[in-house]
Amino acid sequence: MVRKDCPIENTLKLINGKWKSVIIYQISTHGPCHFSELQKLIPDCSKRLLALQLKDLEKAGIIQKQVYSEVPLKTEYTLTEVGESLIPIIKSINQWGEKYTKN
Amino acid sequence: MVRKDCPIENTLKLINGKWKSVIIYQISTHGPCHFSELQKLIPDCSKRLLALQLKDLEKAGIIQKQVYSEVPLKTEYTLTEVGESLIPIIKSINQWGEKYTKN
DNA sequence: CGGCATCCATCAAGATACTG
DNA sequence: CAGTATCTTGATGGATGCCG
Repeated sequence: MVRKDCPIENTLKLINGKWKSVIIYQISTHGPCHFSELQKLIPDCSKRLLALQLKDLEKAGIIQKQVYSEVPLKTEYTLTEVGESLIPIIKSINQWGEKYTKN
Repeated sequence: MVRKDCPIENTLKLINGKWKSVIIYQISTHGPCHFSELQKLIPDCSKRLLALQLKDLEKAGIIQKQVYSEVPLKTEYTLTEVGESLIPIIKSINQWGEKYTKN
């Protein structure tokens, strides 16, 4: 649908998509996270959606997934370098939101 | 659906929504814009959608609309102060996109 | 524990036509 | 010129259940 180069939209497509930005934010402040940790940190995001968003983020090269084939299963999500480079932006968005949006 | 305070999501809801960020970006670089100018600047955004997004942005207090009741009709969209405060963020998002997304 | 599959409701967005 | 109205469809997200 989008034909033209549009860096803004390209970027926003990556970090939007409901909760993606929050996931990045949480991993960046909280450190590497397990799936269940993210569930606790973002309780309003359903399990299904969380999994979908994580997959998208992984495909986009923003986060990395390490699977430890233990029992019980354990995974760990970390930011890639690309993901890290997004942190300043995510933080400034967060700050702007704190200042200009009241909830 | 979103219960918890979430400044990031609040902010992204404002600037995302397909083309909103681009509209802000265009007005910020191009200066005050008429409806038809925005159409030319963002040809992939349909007329209908453009109108909707402009209305949302106006409601959010990010842009202002001046209507000149001449014939033919003329309107002009400008950024509010709140809108201006978003520019640094929009620009950094744009720069990030230029660097990290290839289209 | 960390998901995926399925079904379903909702919604966002395109196409087209019409108006002050 | 600057929109609005209507209709339709594809994508999004919730709920639930299953599986390694």
